Amino acid sequence: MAVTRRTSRDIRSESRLDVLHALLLAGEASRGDLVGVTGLSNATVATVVSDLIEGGLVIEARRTGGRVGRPTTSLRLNGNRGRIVGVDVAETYIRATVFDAALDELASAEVAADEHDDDADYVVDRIVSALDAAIGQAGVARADVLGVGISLPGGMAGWGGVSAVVPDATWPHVDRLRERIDLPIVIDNPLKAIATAELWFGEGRRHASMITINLGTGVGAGIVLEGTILRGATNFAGEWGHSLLALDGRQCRCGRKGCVEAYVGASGIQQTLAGIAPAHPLAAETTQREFIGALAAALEPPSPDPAVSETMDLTARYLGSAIADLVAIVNPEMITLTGWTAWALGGHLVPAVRRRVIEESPGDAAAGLAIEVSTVRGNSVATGIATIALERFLSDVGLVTTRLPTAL
Amino acid sequence: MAVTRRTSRDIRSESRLDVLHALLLAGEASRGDLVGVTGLSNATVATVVSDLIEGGLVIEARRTGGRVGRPTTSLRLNGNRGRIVGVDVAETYIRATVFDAALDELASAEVAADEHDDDADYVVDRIVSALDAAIGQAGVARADVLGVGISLPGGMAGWGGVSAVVPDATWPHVDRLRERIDLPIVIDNPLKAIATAELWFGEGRRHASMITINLGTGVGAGIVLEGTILRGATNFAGEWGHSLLALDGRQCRCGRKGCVEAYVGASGIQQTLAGIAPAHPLAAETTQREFIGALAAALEPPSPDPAVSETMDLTARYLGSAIADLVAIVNPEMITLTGWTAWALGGHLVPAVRRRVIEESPGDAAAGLAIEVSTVRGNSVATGIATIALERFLSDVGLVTTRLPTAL
DNA sequence: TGGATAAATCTAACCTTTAGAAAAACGGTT
DNA sequence: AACCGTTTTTCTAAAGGTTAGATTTATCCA
Repeated sequence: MAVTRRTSRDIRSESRLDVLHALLLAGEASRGDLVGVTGLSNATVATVVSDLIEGGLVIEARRTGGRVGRPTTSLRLNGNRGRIVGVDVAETYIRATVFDAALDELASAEVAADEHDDDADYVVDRIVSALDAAIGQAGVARADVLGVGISLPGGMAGWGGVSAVVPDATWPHVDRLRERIDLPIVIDNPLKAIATAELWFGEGRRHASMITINLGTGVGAGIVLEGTILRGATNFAGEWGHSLLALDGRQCRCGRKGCVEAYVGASGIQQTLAGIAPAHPLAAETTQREFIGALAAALEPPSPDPAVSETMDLTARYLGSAIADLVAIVNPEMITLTGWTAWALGGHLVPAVRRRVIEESPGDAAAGLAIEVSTVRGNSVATGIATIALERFLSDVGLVTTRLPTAL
Repeated sequence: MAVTRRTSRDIRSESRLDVLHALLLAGEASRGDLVGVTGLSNATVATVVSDLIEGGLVIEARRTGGRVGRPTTSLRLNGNRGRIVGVDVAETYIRATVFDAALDELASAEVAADEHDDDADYVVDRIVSALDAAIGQAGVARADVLGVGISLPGGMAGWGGVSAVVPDATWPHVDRLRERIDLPIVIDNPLKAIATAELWFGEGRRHASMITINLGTGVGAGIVLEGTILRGATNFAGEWGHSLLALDGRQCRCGRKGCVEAYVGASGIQQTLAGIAPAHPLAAETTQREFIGALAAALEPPSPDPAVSETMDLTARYLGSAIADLVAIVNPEMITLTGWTAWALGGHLVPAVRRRVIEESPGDAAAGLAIEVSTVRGNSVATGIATIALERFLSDVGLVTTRLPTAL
């Protein structure tokens, strides 16, 4: 596939996204504020805003009379334009979250999922019931739902061996899902979701390049370059969890040996602990999220568990080395950590990881690199996949013309 | 650093580059041909071409009277517009190559360099003498030289520990180099050079994403995404040679342990051979390029050396696994191999590497992936760095306005 | 009622692109 | 020698985009 040509229409499309994004971040802003934030001229902002008002996405909120002079009319996103739902299908749970059109969270519902049940019918059922529960809880009419984003942990294993996120090789059950849900659907994978979340709510647009790392059952990286998500040829970009940390190392659930995930994924961390203290009670914990939560608790003063501390040190080394590889290859300006492992253990891990990355990265590649726990609010997978659904809606309405290469 | 805004001028700039590139590839083409190749309208092509003719870069070559109708005026790059020199500073040699403005090679000169002498004065001297020799041999007046591109293997070690390619942290001796040469100079690193070469003479523009891998003393990857070179925050992107293949593995010259380079760099391959057959005569060869050449010779039928064959198998496994990591993270459409190791051994390595990559890449990431020896003519580092110098010249003349983020 | 002032809008200029009409250049035919 | 058909190249008009700067609008205050 060759590179696509850019036309002046794309510029307008980007201007619209810029304005929307600025409004989303600011909550409320005048046209003049938007000029300052976006760097666009006041004329452009005016026309873009009137497009958005016409599309019902933006409303004039109120007039703030200053001391003197014409009062400011502040603008904000029109949350009542409709509802967006994001569904985070994880290995251990399925959670559906309802947002308004300003991407403020309204309600959410979670159903447990059997980690070992790959049956498509089962998964489709669970997705539908989580979705229905969330919509019901939010008290939203189905007709108000502008779009549903579903994040499927594609790429690896299961699901009949067929990835759900490859644009060409469709997951064979998408049609059934679409039929059952009967709303506009977008499917993508969690890495693209967290990258999108970072682009709208986090560090994505403040840096020319950034990577957000997802730490949970699985491990992966959302790569954002020049404000664009790196998807790669088959939407597999960022599957860093299945890059090598150690040749012929630990067995990974993907079949390969020595993957990053086998060391810093939740069960990898447990394996590390078991290596240090085989008889440690936490080494036998069967629920991954319980295990990670217990680790965090065991580190609290006044008496941090020494085996757990050692586990954290080793995990930080593994993670630091693996991140250094990412730095060597992509050399980003900033890295954020997200996912439930990061939320629970991030504070303990970040300083050691940072040291290790600087030590291990080639030359000065990590010189100005910032590494932080992500500031994206809430569950960044759900937020991100909902944002992708919103982008898709904007595109359907014609407010955005840039091709959005989402999967399905 | 935030993302920069695109204006309509950038579009014109890109159109000019597109036309130039099409002309470079075709050698000779009419305006109509260019319309077909670039996808631009005939009006745009006409204005762009007249800009380029005015700038002296393109000339109307001749009129080819067809059977009937207005005869075609074919256009081509004006080689006589001036000369460009590319200097490939490698660990073991320094080679300067003179090109005309159509990037056809005119002459080149090589001087040996001591692999272990890092002294800046020494290196500057060698660069200057290679440059002078090449210019002399080509019989070119200094005033005709539009620019000199110098590729320095920055990033790693040596050179007083300061990287030459970090835009901000200047190599302390650049000023001296500039003073001695007294011509417009651009400095960049070889990975960016081979990526540029691939963009102008190879597969770069035919694919939305591609990676070109440099195999020589050092090892690295030039990453091309959407027709743009990935540079990263500090121009270190692509230093994949110093990403991990094996945690705590072989000692690498960069100080880290287990880098890819320590396994598939020239001396890494030698180490692999020594591991298989410690007493093998080639294991004692002291010149890297001789060693690689001898390996290729030893594989020729009718009696391929079994120890060398085994070395190749193992090297292909290492290289395949390392490339699979790149595929997991970037997921490119195509990968090319370049550098003298690839030219000598590529034919033997590629099939096994390809198998290994498909086996080791996550999911279907490598499904449609092509892996080939690069088709870029000649030394792609010299060609690429010269092309960067030409781009810089175009920018100075005002024909290209897109910021070209070269180092110095 | 009439300033002073700040925000929002309008205007004109300039940039790009494309589609399609018009012009140019030539061989062959009358 | 004049004309015609054909093909390539150039020109023209329309549509979109952007910006800087002038103009209008809306309010408070004297």
